[in-house]
Amino acid sequence: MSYNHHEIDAKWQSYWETHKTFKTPALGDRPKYYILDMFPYPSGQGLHVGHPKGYVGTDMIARYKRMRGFDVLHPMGWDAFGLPTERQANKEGIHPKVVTDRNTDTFRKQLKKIGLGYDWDREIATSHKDYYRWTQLIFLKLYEKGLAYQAELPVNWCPALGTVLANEEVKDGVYVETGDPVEKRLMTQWMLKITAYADALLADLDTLDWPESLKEMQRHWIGKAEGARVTFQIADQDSSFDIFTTRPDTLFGCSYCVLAPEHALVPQLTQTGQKAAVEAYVEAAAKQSERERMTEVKKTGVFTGSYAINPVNGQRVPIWIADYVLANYGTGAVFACPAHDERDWDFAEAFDLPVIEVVQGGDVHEGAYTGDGPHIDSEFLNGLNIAEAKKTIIAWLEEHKHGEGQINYRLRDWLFSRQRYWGEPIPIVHLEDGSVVALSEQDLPIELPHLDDFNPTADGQPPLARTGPEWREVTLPDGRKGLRETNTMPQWAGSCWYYLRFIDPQNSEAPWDPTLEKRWMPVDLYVGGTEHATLHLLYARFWHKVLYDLGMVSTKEPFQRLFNQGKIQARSFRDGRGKYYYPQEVESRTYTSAKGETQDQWFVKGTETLLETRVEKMSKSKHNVVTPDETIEEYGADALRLYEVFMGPLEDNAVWQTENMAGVRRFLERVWRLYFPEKAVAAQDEIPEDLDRLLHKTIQKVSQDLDEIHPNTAVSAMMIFVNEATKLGYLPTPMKGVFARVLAPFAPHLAEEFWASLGHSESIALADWPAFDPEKTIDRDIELPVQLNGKLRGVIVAPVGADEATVRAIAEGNEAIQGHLEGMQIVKVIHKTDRMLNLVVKPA
RNA sequence: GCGGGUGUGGCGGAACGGCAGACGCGCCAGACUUAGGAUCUGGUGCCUUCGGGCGUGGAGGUUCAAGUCCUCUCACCCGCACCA
Repeated sequence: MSYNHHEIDAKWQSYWETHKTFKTPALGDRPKYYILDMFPYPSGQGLHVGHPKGYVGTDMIARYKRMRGFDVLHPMGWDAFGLPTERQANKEGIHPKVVTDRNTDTFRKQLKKIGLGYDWDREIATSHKDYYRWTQLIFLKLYEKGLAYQAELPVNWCPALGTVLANEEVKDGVYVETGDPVEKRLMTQWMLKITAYADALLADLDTLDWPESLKEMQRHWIGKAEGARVTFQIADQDSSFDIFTTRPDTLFGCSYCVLAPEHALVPQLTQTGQKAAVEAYVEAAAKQSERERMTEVKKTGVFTGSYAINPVNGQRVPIWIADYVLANYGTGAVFACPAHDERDWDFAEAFDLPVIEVVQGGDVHEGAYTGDGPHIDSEFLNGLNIAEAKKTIIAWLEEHKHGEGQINYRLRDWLFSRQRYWGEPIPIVHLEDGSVVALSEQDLPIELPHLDDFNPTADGQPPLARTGPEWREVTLPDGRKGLRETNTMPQWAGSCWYYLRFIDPQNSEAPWDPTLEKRWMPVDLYVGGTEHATLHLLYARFWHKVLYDLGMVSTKEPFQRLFNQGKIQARSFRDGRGKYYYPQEVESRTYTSAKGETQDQWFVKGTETLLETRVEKMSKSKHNVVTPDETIEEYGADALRLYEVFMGPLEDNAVWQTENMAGVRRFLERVWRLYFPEKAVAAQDEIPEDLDRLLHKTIQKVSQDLDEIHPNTAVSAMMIFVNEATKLGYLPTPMKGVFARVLAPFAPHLAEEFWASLGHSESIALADWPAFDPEKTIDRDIELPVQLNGKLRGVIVAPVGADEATVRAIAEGNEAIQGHLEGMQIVKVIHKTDRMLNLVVKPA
């Protein structure tokens, strides 16, 4: 390896640091470009090569935009509050703050070694009181607007973590991060009324330049359903219940009603004879975990003994309870039309309930028919299709006061409190009289008190209940006394607004200056993984909309354009007993089976131990982690950067193979030799026309690829150019400065070295992006494919822009083509200038 | 089941409806060399009777021309999943 990357990497990283090369002017005359990475959670594991894939991509674009004349805001910080840190601290017997500082130091060091051009003066951490005082302020604003409230409701309780979790954090009955099981518990918790913004969150998705798949995920999560609320009277009782349905047109097909087992009316509806069965069912449903409830395939339920009156025709229908009806969606009760709803059909079949067809088009004895068709046996709906019938029945329900049209959302309010220590204290006081008051802005920050033991208390109270009276007890200015809230905010709180703090990170008077907010918002490009689709990205949009309504921000949406970088995985090796091996412990050998078939197989080096190999997420336990530090040590930061993006499209997943870094390293070596040749080369000033043309094409291609976030093909274009220059034997002197600037966003350390060697004293990061001459991207002569009946028969050389007659004459003079034309007559000629010539022929 | 996406050499991947396989890895050959995991040059989809034929998961279709557009179908990945 001919160039010393250790020396060059260190030299320029220290130059950037001392010269503050990437410092962003708060206000300036140039157009702004705010490009943001999803900031990391600083775990104890440090970074592996998968983490910086997105960071490298944004760094290239940020450097490119800066050279193109933008003021670029490209900051980095830490999502520093959270449970994993608390657990790590517990394990090591040290304080979470110490762990957080140590972890962020590691992360920062690792990021700097990659040569990422962040404005480090803007670094923030959500766990600093200078930051979270503003998180608390936003909470107060939410509270004042009635968007934060306490409620007793069934919540997701995770015993392993000792805390409740939000809906969005639970999937298949387990916590998405750790896989620990979650159970339902009735608890009083802080909630944020995200449902008040359901419609805006849904509608404004259309204005965003986000991947369609991600928008779909949010749309589905919000889950807008248009239908009707219908009131059913209970027979022989002076009471009623409401149901929600999206198919009010099938009310004439109702054969029974179902309430969720948790429904408040269940005790009242249960008739003596059914009491034992109902109570047993309710109890069993309560005990069952979410997971068990979901994996159950057969429908279960119990008849209550009571009947409801169908408002459309006065018929008595039995009321059942069943766990296929969810307590926390709609009204927790449904009317069942087995003929036209699959779930109701399954239930009706299991309990032998009647199936009444009201929409024609299917065979309702075979299964539910959910398609469209004319209504029958439905009085005034007969003959109408679904859409018409819905409209008619809703008008009828409203006229007769039996219900009304209603829109329902799948989205639930956000459970916002956690029974943990390492999070933002909630600025609330519980008074002696049982009432709750919010503290005022002047009281902030409510500092997280130091605790040596930050486990929940023995009687199950949150860790902050361990604090002494000096923190816990509060006397308000008016003399009333109370105790501080001991729940803390979830990890998502800090990341809901960090992109705003980056705009004005040191402001001690306000969370941000409105002038600066107007200057920088919205984020022009936000890059991160898809795993936050219905978590961070939904929560942050919600907060932003509240801030917009409060007049604190000037845009309706925070992240105008979103890009999801793909994940990086790595091969893992495991023997028959499940033991994992490091890549350096294994080897690939050709293995010949008894049948004589050969195939490549992996073995433990020097042994006959056969290994199974899989592509998996990088993880210490699987022995397949590759760190940026080790690859930089061997190949240099620029090679790592190039390989991160050269593996494939930035949005695609990829499998890491350190061996393949040799290719990009070779490319860098070749570039190095063009700038610092081993042997003196004569005639370096002469510019061959072909190479000049190629240079202009390269600038064009690289510019376009960076605009479109295709760094992989940009690298490929630079390789083509360098290969040509290498063939020529030298890079003409006038081109050296130009190509160095093209290379600068990708391999900034080398580019700086080249730039300095050309006599420049300022960083290449601040140089202008080279312009290309469109004239020079056009070839003089081109190779034109000639087809006969659509089949390629030859390639001719023609002047650029040649007309059909010229091209045809050359083609007909071409020996290879002549052969094919023999005995044929040309019936049609298709000529696309500079693209191709197709002669349609038939036997003469 | 519903929604979204992906299928191209030995491998990662390129291709405004117009020369399929750019670029890179790997492999083969050669050059230079105090054999080195260095560098440079050339080659490398498959079959072939050396004319050519066949090739982008599969089957049809549109078109002078299809990896690209349309219909059907198979496989895999991701998200959601009793939301009435």
